[in-house]
This record gives sequence, C-alpha cells and structure tokens, in this order.
Amino acid sequence: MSKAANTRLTILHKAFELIYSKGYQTTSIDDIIATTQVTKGAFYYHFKTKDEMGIAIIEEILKPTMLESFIQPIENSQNPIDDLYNMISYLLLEDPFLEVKYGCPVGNLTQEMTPWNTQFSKALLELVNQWMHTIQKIILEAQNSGLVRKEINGEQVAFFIMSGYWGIRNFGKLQNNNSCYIVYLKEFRDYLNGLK
Amino acid sequence: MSKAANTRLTILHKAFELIYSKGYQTTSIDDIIATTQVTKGAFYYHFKTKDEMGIAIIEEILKPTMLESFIQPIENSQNPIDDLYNMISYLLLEDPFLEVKYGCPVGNLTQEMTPWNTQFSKALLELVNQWMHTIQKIILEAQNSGLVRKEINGEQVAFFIMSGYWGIRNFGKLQNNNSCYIVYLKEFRDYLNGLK
DNA sequence: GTTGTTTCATACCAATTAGTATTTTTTATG
DNA sequence: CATAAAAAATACTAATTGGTATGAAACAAC
Repeated sequence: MSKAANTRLTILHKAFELIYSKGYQTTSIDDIIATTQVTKGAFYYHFKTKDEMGIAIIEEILKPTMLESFIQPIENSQNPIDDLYNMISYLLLEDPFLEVKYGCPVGNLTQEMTPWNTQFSKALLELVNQWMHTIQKIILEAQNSGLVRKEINGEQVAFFIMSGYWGIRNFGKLQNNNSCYIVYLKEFRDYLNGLK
Repeated sequence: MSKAANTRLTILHKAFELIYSKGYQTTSIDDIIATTQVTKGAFYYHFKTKDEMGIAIIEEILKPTMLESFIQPIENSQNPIDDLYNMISYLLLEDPFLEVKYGCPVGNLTQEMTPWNTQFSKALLELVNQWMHTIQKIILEAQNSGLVRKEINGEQVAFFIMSGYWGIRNFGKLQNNNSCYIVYLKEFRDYLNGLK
C-alpha cells in the first residue's frame, strides 16, 4: 500500500473510532488530526469535506466489515434459527469491533444524521438493506427446507430482528452494562423457536 | 401561571422541538433564543447551563408526557396483550407528539448523550425504567389471571418489546416512511399472541 | 411612590468550528 | 540528477459556540 493510501486509511480508522465513541457532530477535524498525527493539509488533501470523509467511513469501513463479519457467515446457513441467534449473540457479546457503551455504529449514525443529511441516509440505507435482505433470504430458504413455518412472513421477521438488535444496543448504551443483552438473548431465542 | 414561569416553559417546549428534530449538540443556545424570541439574559436567568435545560426537558416534558400518555393508559389493563399492542401501535402511528423522521425523543437522547454525560444517562434511565416496570407489572398480572403463560419471563418480554420499539423507530428515521411500522406491527402482534 | 427583588436585555468574550491559501516536502519517472 | 506531480505542512479566516458582565425594566410590598 502506498504511503498516501495508508494515511488515508489511518484517518478513516481513527476517525471512525472517535465518531463511534463521541458521535459525528462532536468529533471535530481538529480531534481527528490530533489523534492521527496527520496535519490539516493532509486531511483536506484526501477529503474535500468532513461529510465526504463520513461517507467514506460508511462505504470503506462499515460496509466491508458488515459484509465479512456478519453477512457472509450466515449466507449459506444450513441451520437458520441457530445461525440467526448466533449472529446476534456474537454482535452483542463478542464482536471486538463493538463496545457496549457505544452501541451500534450504524444505529448511532442513523440516529444522528438521518433526519437532515440525505447523503448519509442513502449510504446507511443501502448498508442496512443489504443486511435485511440476507436475513429475509435465509428465512425463505429455511421455509423451503421445512425448518421454519410456511406462514411466517420473512420481511416481518427481518424487520423484527433488526429492530430488536438496534433497540437493545441502545439499552446497552443506557445501562453501560451488557447484562441486558443476556436477558434479551433469552427472549430472542424463544422468539426464534416460535418460528419453527 | 406567572409570566416568568411562562417564559421558562416556552423555552423548554421550543427547545424540545429543536432538539427532537436536530439533536441536542446541534441545537445551539442561539437557535433556541432565536425561535423563542427570548433573550440570552432571560435564558441564562432560568437555566444555569445548557445541560441544566436539557435535564429539565427530560424531567419536566418527557417524564410527564410518558406518564400521562402511555403508562397510565395501560396501567390497569384488563387485556394486556391487546393493550400492549395498542400502546406500541399508538406510539408508532398516532401519537401527535412524535414524528416518523425524528424517531423517539428518548431514544435519540440516549443515543446521543449516554456515553459521555452521566447526568443525562441517569435521568433517561429513570424514565425508561419506569416504562419497563409498568410493562413487567401488567405481564405479571396477565399471568396471574391466566392470559399469559406462566413460563413467560416478564423482564425478558419487557426488554424485548422496548428494544423492538426503539429499533423500529430508528428504521422509521432511516426510511423516513412509516410503512416499516405497519410491517413491524404485524410481527409484533404475532409475537404477543405467542405469549398466550 | 419609594424600595428591593425578580425578570429580562445588551454587549461582549475566549474557544472552537469547518474550511482555505500558500508553501514545502516527498515521490515517481525520465 | 532534473522535473513535475503528488502529498503534506503551516498559517490563517470568518462564523459559531456556550457563557458572562452589567445594566435596565417590571413587579411586588410597604
């Protein structure tokens, strides 16, 4: 990787960390260049505006991460119910990328940016739809192989699962404690079993 | 109401509107005094700091609203399953206080403030716990009167319901469209019926 | 109507914000 | 090594931020 490409990536990664923990608005360019040890000239050579960098974080960090670490693992699921549970359980309790008190990066950005920044909305919606379609797909496959009841509606289930995930992450933030995740997961397991 | 108490309330209400639609950080004191037509002197006479005002919004606007408009209505429920459904349905589709594209005020503040402002965390946690305990209580009562299965865990259900609500509101924000609420509510109905 | 307190108005401030203009260094290519 | 382009460093700006200092109305009690 060229040195320039490297500083660009450094900016994206460190900026992501800051934004994930502090929020987008409250993370200033000065914050970013201070923690990255990159000068303002370098920053604005790589990104025309702060928002351009924000979109780049979604496209170049969040999207690939989501794809690799929790879409691909369930994509060819033989055991959808278990795999859906494991996906959420992994995200809540194990993913090293995520921290209880900072919630879900995608959820955070959605909450913060969505009502007034259409660029962010578009990028985030793409990302979320990708996840949702994957869930819908494996539900459908599970129905075809008889593992999930035929009368279940995949779209409904996908919305329900993702909503629950986003919501409980907000709870985790509020309580700054993952014990609510344990409780949530128990009910989630029961809910999933109800789809059989 | 005295004139002074009136300006104080005006500030709180208008500030709430701004914060609900734009976020806390991005709502400046200048924004608030511009839309309220109240001078900075008046503002800082009533509130020592911006954060003091923020807490006052939670205590004096959000808390009473929540109590009156969606805790009391279900508190003495004879039909918990239906009433829980109606509560969420009302919040998503009818409550004039709320708008699709701005999400849930409590959820928004939690997302934005919680990782770094303990005062806000505390006030929001109290508020949320109050809602949760109400849900737990009516589940328990429903179990006692045989309307909900005995093996159901009320705490789990309460977490599950509230998480789903917070999550789907974030979806509504993202899509700026309440059609996802309709889909969500269908699955929510099925989930609730599974508790019987 | 004088006096004291509550309430509000005005003018300011230092710090921070995103972004720019300009120059310097680094790097690749002949 | 020379040169041009890419990459980065430095110094700045205008606007906005939360908050303050100080004084002026409004209002109550006597």
